[in-house]
Amino acid sequence: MPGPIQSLSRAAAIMRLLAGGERRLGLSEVATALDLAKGTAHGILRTLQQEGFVEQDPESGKYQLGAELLRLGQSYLDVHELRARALVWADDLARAAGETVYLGVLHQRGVLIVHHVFRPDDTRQVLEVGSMQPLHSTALGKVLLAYDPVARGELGEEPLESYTSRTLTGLADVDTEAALTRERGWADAVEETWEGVASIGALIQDRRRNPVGAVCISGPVERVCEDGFVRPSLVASVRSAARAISRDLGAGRF
Amino acid sequence: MPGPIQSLSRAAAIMRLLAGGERRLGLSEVATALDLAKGTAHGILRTLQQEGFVEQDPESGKYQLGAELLRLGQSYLDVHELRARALVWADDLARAAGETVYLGVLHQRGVLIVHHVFRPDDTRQVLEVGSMQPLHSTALGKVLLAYDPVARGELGEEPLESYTSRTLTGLADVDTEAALTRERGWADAVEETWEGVASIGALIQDRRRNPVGAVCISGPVERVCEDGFVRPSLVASVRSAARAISRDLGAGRF
DNA sequence: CACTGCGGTCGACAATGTCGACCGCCTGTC
DNA sequence: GACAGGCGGTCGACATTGTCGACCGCAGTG
Repeated sequence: MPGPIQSLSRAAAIMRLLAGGERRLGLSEVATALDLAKGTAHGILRTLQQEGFVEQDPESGKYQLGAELLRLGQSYLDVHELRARALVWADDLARAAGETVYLGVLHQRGVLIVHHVFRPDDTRQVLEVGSMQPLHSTALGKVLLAYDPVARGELGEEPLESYTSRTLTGLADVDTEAALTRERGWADAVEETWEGVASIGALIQDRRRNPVGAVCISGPVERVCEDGFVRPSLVASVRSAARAISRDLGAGRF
Repeated sequence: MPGPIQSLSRAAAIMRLLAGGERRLGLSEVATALDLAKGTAHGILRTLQQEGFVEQDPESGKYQLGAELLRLGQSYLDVHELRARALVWADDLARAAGETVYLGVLHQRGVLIVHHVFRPDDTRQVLEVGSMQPLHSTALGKVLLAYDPVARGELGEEPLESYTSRTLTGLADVDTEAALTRERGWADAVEETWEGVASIGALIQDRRRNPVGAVCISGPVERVCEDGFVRPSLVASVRSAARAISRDLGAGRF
């Protein structure tokens, strides 16, 4: 494969940098962070700004991400086949389980949330579509680790981050967990990322049985678990929703 | 201003093209649509794919937008100051008015929705954050046209699209409407974009009184209007919410 | 009032992206 | 089943194009 286009890779790096840092960044900060000449960074930023991918605060002259990204991100969701097929099933699952439902796909080193159904009739909740969750400490992530060889590869070398006292941080532990997941066909994560939160997830596959994503329900431990284990009835609901979506994607016809 | 970076502009054009067309596009389609050599288009697409901005269907080889855009779009929302400040007020407005609330900013030739509060306790609704609305036939758009000189400039030359029999398509009509909006301090749009839907909007300004966006409520004509006019009580609610958000942004302190 | 930092510009240079011919593959067709 | 036509993808020569670092004007600061 021939080399990537330098200016494009740099532009992408700049946008990721702007996405990462909480606050707006100045031209010099960007240039030094990515080890670019100021002139070069400026040229790229100017173009990105013209295209709407980056905005400049007229007061401070600092840069932040632009509105065009939001619009394009929305277009991504519109075309997303998995999401489109799963909309109805996710809704049903949320109603049946009475808990929040997430739909996620593997992206880079984590799970990208592409759909989110709020827990029925409850308090204010923030939409998490577009945010990322860790692979090794969430139900969605564990499912993808178990079935998607790419996901396992992404974990790679570095030590896993610990979020609570129950987070599994050893690679061996994660592999054991993946084996268990494959064996029983679903994964759970009880207070491994957020205290008090438990989730149950299952795999979604396409017509050629490739893993394409995962569904999960997520809620307070007290409701999701019983006697220290996740409630079997909820597991059944999640698995049947996952099967339904997979079937809808064409996994059933052959 | 020195010239923009060619490869970046082209990459942006490709992404917009992919966002526009409903279905996935092949390499040759992209190349001919933008009048590029196939090799050139391929180089850009390859880089975009590597960075996650574009994905390729392994079966057909065709291209579509990638997940990274969703993630970056979310980051845009996270940093967005107007949106952050408006969250609570929008919620209150939705509850008080009993209708859907939108928060929009000017983007290109339209209004980009950056926040959306569902109508309280009602049927299934789809989140419209990230989608665009026309300038000349929505309450949000009219507000921006009235107060933002850039918005008026964007309308420019071409004839305005008509969506219903009540859409104002003449530039003169739009200017009259803008003058009216400035005079009374709010805008409405009754069945001008969607049959049966009416909306009421007001301006949000920053600490230096620059227009930065608009809020509106939107709902069925039967509930929003009374005797052929929008209900004064709803107008009052929207205007007070807009003032509250503006104050929160610092417009009040001087 | 120098000084230091900022965002932004400029012009020379060569690295870099671009182009169009070419390749192998698949699909449909006669 | 041979052929044609389309596809996505590659390659290497060429010069266009992006890059670099010195420079500019301005704001804030001691």
